[in-house]
Amino acid sequence: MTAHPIAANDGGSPDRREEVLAAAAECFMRRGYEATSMDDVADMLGATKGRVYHHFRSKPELFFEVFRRAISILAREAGVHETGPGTAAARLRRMARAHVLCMMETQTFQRNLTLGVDLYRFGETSAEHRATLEELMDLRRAYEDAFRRTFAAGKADGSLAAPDPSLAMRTLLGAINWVAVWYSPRHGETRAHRETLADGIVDQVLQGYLA
Amino acid sequence: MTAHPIAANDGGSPDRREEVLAAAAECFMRRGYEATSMDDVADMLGATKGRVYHHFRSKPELFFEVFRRAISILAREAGVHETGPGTAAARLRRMARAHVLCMMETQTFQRNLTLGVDLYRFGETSAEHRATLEELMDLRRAYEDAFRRTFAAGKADGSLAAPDPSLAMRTLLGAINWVAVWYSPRHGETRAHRETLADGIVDQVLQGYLA
DNA sequence: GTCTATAAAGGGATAGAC
DNA sequence: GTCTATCCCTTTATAGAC
Repeated sequence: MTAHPIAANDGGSPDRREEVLAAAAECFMRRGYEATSMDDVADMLGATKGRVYHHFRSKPELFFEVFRRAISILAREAGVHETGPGTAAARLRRMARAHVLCMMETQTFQRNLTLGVDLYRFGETSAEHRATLEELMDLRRAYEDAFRRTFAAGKADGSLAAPDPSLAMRTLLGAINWVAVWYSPRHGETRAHRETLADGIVDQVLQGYLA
Repeated sequence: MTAHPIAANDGGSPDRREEVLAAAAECFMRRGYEATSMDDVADMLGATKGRVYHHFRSKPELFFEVFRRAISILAREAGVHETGPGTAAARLRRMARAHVLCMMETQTFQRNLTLGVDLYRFGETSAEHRATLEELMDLRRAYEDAFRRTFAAGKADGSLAAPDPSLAMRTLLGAINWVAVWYSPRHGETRAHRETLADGIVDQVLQGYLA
C-alpha cells in the first residue's frame, strides 16, 4: 500500500479507495459475503479486479473495512448523543432518530453488520482474521452498550420504564435495525422526507419505553 | 421423484427428505444462499450430494422449500390467531407471542426469510425461479397483512393506538423478527423458559401500541 | 493505478455403479 | 436411495505488461 492521497478525502476530491469500498458494500449487501466475487465489485465500478486488489489485500479485508465503516458511522452519528443534554428519554430519542437515518442513508454499509455477525458466529476464518473479527464485534458491542446504558439511566432518572435494559436495547434496536431491511428510497426523496419518516418511526417505537 | 414415504412423516418415523431440508436450512442460515454448496448440505448430513440431489432437483428448489416451510410454520402458529376471540390487542398479543416462539424454535428456517427477500430483490434468476419467488413473496406479504389488519382492527375497536397500521406492522415485526438474529438457545433450556422470555419480549414491545 | 493472463481450487449438476 | 467419478464453469489471488 503505497502513498494514497487519503488525506484528500477530507478535502473534498473523491477518493478511489472510497469508491471501491462503496461498491463492495453494495455487492455484499445484495449477494452476501461469500457469494460476492472480487469481479462483482470490479464490475460495479466498470473496472477489473486489478483495481480492487490494488486498494485491498483480500476479500476478507475488504469486507472488514465495510463493517468498520458501518459501525463508525453509527458511533459518530448516533452514539455521540449518549452524552447530550436532557433526560435519558430525550437522549435515547436522539440516538434512535440518528440511528434510523443512518439505516436509510448508509443502508448498503449498515446491512453488512448482520452479515459480519454471522461470519463471526459461523464462519471459518484464519487466526488473523479471527482477531480482526473479535475487534469488530467489540466495536459493535460498545455501540449497543450505549443504548443499554441509556435505558439504565432512564430507569434511574425516571424518564424510561423498561424493567430490563438489555432486553429493551434488543427490542428497540431490532425495530430500528429492521428499517435497513425494508426501507427503499423513493424517487426524488429528500433529507426532509427521511427525517419525517424517522420521526414517525421513533415516535411509534419509543412509546413503549417511556415512563 | 419416485414414491417417497412422505405420508410416514405424519405417522412419526423420521423422513429422509425432512433431514435434508433441515440441514439445508442450517447451512443457508450460517453461510447465506449462494455461499452454501450442495456439498456443505451433504457434509452436515454425513453424506454426499448424491443424496441431496435425489430429494431436490437443484439448489434454488432446495432453498425455496426451506423458505416455504418457514412461512408456513409462521402462518400456522401465529397467523391463525388473527381470527381468535377478544380485542384486536389480545389477538395481536397472541400472534406476536407465537411469532417470537417460532423465531426461537425454528430459527434456522426463519432466518432464511430475509435471505429470500434479498434473493428476490437482487438475485439474477431464471423466469421459472422468478415465478416461484414471486409466489413466495406473496405468501410472506399475506402473513404480514394479518398484522397490518389487526392493527387496523385495533384502531376500530379502540384497543390499539397505532396511527399508521403499516408502519406499526413494520416496527413490531422488526422488533420480533430480530429475535431470530440474537437469540441463541441456552443449555438445558425448556419450552417453559422460552415462553417466559417470549412473554417478556411481547410485553415490552406491545406496550407502545396499546390504547 | 489499472489492465490481461494464468494458476490452483472449488462449485453445480449429471451419469452410472451398487 | 446413496455413492463415486466427471464435466465445465467460476473463484481467489498473483505476475507482469502498460
